Amino acid sequence: MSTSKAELMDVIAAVGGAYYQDFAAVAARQGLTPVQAKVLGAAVRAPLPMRALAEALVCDASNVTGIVDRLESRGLVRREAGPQDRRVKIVTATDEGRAAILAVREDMKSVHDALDRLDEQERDTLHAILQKLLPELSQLTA
Amino acid sequence: MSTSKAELMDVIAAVGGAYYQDFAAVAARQGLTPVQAKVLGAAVRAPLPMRALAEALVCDASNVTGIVDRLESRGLVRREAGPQDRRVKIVTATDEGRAAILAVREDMKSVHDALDRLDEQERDTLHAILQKLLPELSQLTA
DNA sequence: TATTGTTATACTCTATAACTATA
DNA sequence: TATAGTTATAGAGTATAACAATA
Repeated sequence: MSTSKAELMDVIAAVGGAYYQDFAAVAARQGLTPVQAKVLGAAVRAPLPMRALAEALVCDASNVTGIVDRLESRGLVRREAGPQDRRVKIVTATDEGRAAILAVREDMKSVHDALDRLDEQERDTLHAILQKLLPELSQLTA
Repeated sequence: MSTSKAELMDVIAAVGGAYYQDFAAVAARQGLTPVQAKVLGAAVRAPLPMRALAEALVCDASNVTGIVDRLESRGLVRREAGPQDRRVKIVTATDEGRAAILAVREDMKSVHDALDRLDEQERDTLHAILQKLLPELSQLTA
């Protein structure tokens, strides 16, 4: 076959885009935007400072204020004082926030089931190749 | 190894996200947002109606008006009358628009070079697997 | 002085609803 | 009646610049 690099990148972009659409649809079912779901998911995995959220979102720190404001006004996260540095605010998920993310994860299983189209060997191969590719793609804008 | 589906999806999402960041950075060098670069790229491939652009962007048709307005005010696209149906407006790239997209494509080559980390067989394998996966992922929100 | 988070501002993208002009 | 595109509106995400509190 001999796939051109541009062709292959197009397919990577298409798969990435399709995944994002699916994720956005699942998040919307909980009344969350994709960015809100991403932040809430991160906070559920581990409480973390505003600054760290900005890095996770690859956006300016000033934006995080509004995003967390909206989550907090819905009672999905709390801002807690940093234990050592009093400038830092730690974003922590509430029980309600945790429940919302659990629902998102549950719904994402139907998206994950798209992988059933691949056999186990294909999944392992895909995983290995993508992990090899990821650092190269990530460092370009880093 | 035996990769879990969730693990594999995380890597797919990470690669998709990294690609998007790279694309956004390249588009920004031409003063374009990612959405603008996508619309302009589509118009350069072939002139097409507003309605078709809305489908390509997976957004409401009303949004396309503003996006095309901004491209048109910069002289990158033109709205032309539809040949048969007078309701339709065909978005066509200008020479300047074409030049901007050529610059984007040129810059994207450095992103494509991330694929040099893979040998030819890996690229063919990756392409084949992703193409098998794409329809499954796409139909969920379709 | 440097860093964390916030505010103020402006722009883009987004959906919804109501409108027009065509078909 | 239905469709293509627009307008009006409101909300969310984004960057920049200036600021307060803390380090």
